[in-house]
Amino acid sequence: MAKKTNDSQEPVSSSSTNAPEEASPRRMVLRVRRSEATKRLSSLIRAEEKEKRVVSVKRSKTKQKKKSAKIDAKMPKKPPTAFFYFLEDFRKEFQEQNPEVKTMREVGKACGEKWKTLTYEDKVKYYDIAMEKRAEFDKAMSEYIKKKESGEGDETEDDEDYYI
DNA sequence: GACGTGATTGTTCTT
DNA sequence: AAGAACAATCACGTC
Repeated sequence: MAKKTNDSQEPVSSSSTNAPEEASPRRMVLRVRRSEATKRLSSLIRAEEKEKRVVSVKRSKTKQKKKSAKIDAKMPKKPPTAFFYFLEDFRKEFQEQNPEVKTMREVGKACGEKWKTLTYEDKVKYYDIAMEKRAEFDKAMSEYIKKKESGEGDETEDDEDYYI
């Protein structure tokens, strides 16, 4: 809060006039290295998801209906974004300050507004978390596809040797 | 009793 | 390049 003269905190865009040093983290935020295999696999996954959506053409107003899960319960779902992590934190605080408001809609609105007021430094923290999660998600997706291609019909849910 | 709805932004995929 | 879709959460409405 030392410098408040400059209120233009735009994580995106912005002219080169700003110090490039600050732009460094910004770039890394969305810099996720994805393997070609992962991308190709994504197509397959998407195709399956699409098929499911067709069955439930309910995304008119609400897109979050059945989604995926029936096809493969092990399929890695999209990890929450930075905003969601912030929302999780914000929700707790918001409920404490506004115990009357319990609906997520109200919280969502407030959170959205607050999110915009946050500075990049504050956001980058959540971005970092989201980035890591995405990296893990990509890895999980790779293995998921690999296993799927390897032996899809062979579902041995009995012996689940997961080593964390 | 159980499911869907609605609201928020971010990231990825699709065309 | 731009749009569409989905990610989590939780009280409320509907059947």
